[in-house]
Amino acid sequence: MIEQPIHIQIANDIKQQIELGIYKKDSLLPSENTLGNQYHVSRVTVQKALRILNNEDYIYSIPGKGSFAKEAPTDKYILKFSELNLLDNRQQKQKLIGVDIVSPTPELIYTLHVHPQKKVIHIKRLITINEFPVAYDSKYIPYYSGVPIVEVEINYSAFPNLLSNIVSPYEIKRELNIYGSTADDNINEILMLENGAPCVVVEQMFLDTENTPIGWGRLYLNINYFKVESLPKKIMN
Amino acid sequence: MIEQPIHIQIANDIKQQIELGIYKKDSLLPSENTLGNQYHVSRVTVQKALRILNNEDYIYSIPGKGSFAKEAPTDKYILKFSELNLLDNRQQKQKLIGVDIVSPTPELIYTLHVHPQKKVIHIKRLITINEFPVAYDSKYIPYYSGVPIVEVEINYSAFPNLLSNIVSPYEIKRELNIYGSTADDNINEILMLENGAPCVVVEQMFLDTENTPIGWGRLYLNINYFKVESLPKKIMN
DNA sequence: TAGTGGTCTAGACCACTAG
DNA sequence: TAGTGGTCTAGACCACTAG
Repeated sequence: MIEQPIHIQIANDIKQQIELGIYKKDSLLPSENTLGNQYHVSRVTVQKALRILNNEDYIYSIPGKGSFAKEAPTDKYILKFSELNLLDNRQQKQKLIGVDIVSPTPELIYTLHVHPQKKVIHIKRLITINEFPVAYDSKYIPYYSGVPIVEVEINYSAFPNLLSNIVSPYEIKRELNIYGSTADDNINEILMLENGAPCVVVEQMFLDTENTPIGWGRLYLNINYFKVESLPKKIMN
Repeated sequence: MIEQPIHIQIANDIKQQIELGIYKKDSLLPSENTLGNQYHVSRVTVQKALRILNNEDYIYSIPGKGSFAKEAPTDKYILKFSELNLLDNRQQKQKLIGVDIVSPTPELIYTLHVHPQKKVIHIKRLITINEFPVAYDSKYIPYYSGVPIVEVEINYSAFPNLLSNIVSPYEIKRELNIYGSTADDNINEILMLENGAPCVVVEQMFLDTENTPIGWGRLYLNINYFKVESLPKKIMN
């Protein structure tokens, strides 16, 4: 067993104390200077330890006040989802069904926060594996003049890549919402499912750094082709 | 707009260069000292920027060699899953159906990596919302003598908490696997579903720090009660 | 005003890499 | 042997908190 760096040891020590309830939720931890004296290390080393705890959601810090314990984090997983690679299957293809400029429905006015008089781009795509339809993808982008939406791009790009025409891709925030539901009859028809058959819906929201919605939509997935896996949790240090 | 700290600016600058393909996959970045000279900052500040990029999966570093670009990460989401709170519903309850000491099936021998002659603890639970069965949970723990499994605990604890009798909870690694499937007839009966009806399966694997499996199992979920949401991505800095 | 976390510097020692 | 990333220190200035 290799000796861990001191800042990792300190982080683990405090982690354990939070797990054991020695530091309760929202209780004040000793200051960085105090911890430095306790562990006989410099303040920078303490900060490294606290940064790990911060990244892993064990504590939060408020400048001028101090660092506070959170509830020990559990049950969190990192998972990868891309509509262009639902099953890590090379046979997966996407076909553009249509691109329309439409008036927003009340749901779109609410979710995309668009003015009722403005327009919205609607992109409909069918996703197939071995020519069999497995998912129907319906995405919306607020229609700002100057957004270059090229059909070729829509055909071959993942939705987030289209949005990178609007904002830099590393500034896009994504939110995911997956749930079981029954799709509309016409979607069921496209997916060759019986009416009223259950499917899995993947709702995706894309926001810029100022939390302005820049894209939203749903992917309706044949439940037999639904599969997501968690990625190994990174050790942040 | 508040001016960002220098190390964040440097991180964003390098991020952008990776996004734009200026640094390609596995290509060597300038050394920390070189970057420090380029940006006119100390090496520690460069390291802070690179640590962010490391945590966010933009780069990897090899001591003695240097730091290298990865492919720009996309499509990653953090989500929370707990069998004790499938729908954030206070009416959710769990009921212990049974605890058995069983011989491992070939699947269990493989996944839990247990010796075929050893025994395995099998915990079966039913999860209800408003008295309606929504999920059937089947979990396995290798049977080591000295593992205190108390029925009361099983009744009220999440599975990971039971495992914390074996290893410290913050040392448990978790893996998640969610997919659509059809359950066995007897599970469908318990969940009051028609035979052959689709359900969502949540497969969970629990490992200790040395990657030894310490628990595994499946949760079969009525598709109408399936819902997971991503958490806002933390900014690691 | 004393204390807090956030940021940054200059300097040091280390194990490791690759010629 | 020169260069790399990993770790750690002592010291500094800052905006903010809360009495």
